[in-house]
Amino acid sequence: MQDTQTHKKPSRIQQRNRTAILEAALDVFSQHGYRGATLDQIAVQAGLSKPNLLYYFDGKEDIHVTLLSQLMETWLDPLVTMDAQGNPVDEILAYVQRKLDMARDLPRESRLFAGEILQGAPRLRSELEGHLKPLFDEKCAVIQAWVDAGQLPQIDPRHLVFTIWASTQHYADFALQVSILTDDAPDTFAVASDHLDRMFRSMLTLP
Amino acid sequence: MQDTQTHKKPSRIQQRNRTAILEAALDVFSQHGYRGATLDQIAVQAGLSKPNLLYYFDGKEDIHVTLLSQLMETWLDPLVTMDAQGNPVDEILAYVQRKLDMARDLPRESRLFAGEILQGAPRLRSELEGHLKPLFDEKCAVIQAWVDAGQLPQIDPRHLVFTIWASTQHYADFALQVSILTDDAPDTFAVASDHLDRMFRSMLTLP
DNA sequence: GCTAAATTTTACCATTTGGTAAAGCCACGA
DNA sequence: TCGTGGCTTTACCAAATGGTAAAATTTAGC
Repeated sequence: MQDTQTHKKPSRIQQRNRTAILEAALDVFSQHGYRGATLDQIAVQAGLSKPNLLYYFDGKEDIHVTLLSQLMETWLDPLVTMDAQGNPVDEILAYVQRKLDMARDLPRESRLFAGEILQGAPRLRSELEGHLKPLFDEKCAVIQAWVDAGQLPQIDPRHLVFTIWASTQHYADFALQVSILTDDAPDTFAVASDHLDRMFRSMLTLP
Repeated sequence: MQDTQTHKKPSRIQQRNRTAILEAALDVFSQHGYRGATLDQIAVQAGLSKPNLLYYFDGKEDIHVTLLSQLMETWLDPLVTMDAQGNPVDEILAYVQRKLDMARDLPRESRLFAGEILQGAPRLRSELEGHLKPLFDEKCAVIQAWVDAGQLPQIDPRHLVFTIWASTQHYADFALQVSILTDDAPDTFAVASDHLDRMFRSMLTLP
């Protein structure tokens, strides 16, 4: 018996292979969804045999949940950074930019997450309720406080955040459509950055 | 041999069963994606046996493409309606509302579409390039003309449309997340409607 | 009511898929 | 150098899946 689950020190080779597997799984799961992904695909992509995969993980589900819980941390980080002490408009606009950067730099992660939610998130619900919800509530309260203090116009903080998520992640989740419709313009993210900054600035600026 | 492909008159029973199959397929494909969906699931949902399915369609792929090409028409309709002769702000805001209505009334269709794009749209590319792209270009030109005429502030029409799509479809595609984060508020769409109207109005109103 | 065509069922099949057992390999400390 | 324990491969398997052949049944037109 080896030691992938219990809390001992993982060997160098274990570290390497588990990382390779999760890398490959990110590729495959984000492209085909949970049910559409196959262990063989993941194994090939990771450069391992299928039984070798299952030496490191207890099964398909195990790989998937490991991936998702690792992702959640990264995913929520830009929101965590939003500071209640800062200038409201600056803080929110900076958050928009961080989210857009993530859509550009981590599109597979964005798509994995999107696909999960899309399919009813049977293996993500608890993460959403346990980690996302409290953070979301906290940051909405911060924004609401800004509104109440007259530092922002009357807006619904929850729907503002939804709109930020939607409009930034769109560039990762719908990248194919975007690239078709913009004729593969190489400056898409630069233009998007400017567009989103203008848009959120105009809606957050007091009249 | 029967007559599902050739262009004769379909019998009443054929009409009914093909409709039932596509209904069921919409459910299953939108929930699990193409590869994750199974013919058995679709058959059960449609109240037919699997071989009976395959009497009406040539295979899984056939069901899928039929569904997608039927959907595309419905999907583009709100954009078609946007009128170059109308008032720019009113036209765009009305388009936003039509898209939001669609997210509320046709969430499965939205998710099917989203899942397709997410997975690289191998069976949708031609539809996107053939139908969506020309319409998109046409309507972007209309918006650009409004901008050039000084009836709208300087905005990038393409990214405006992306933002409209993203922010409205979000309520269908990420419905689960939205419902968790809003504690299942029953008035989500009403609040969203108000929020989006305000947002786009503020960004489209000349300073 | 009869027949021919349309529809549905039954009984399959080949392939793919997630997963396992057990043998083999390999690195490293005693 | 020789075990011993961690790692990898080979050879499988049962279930699920997309699909088919052909018999059985229903429907529609006369």
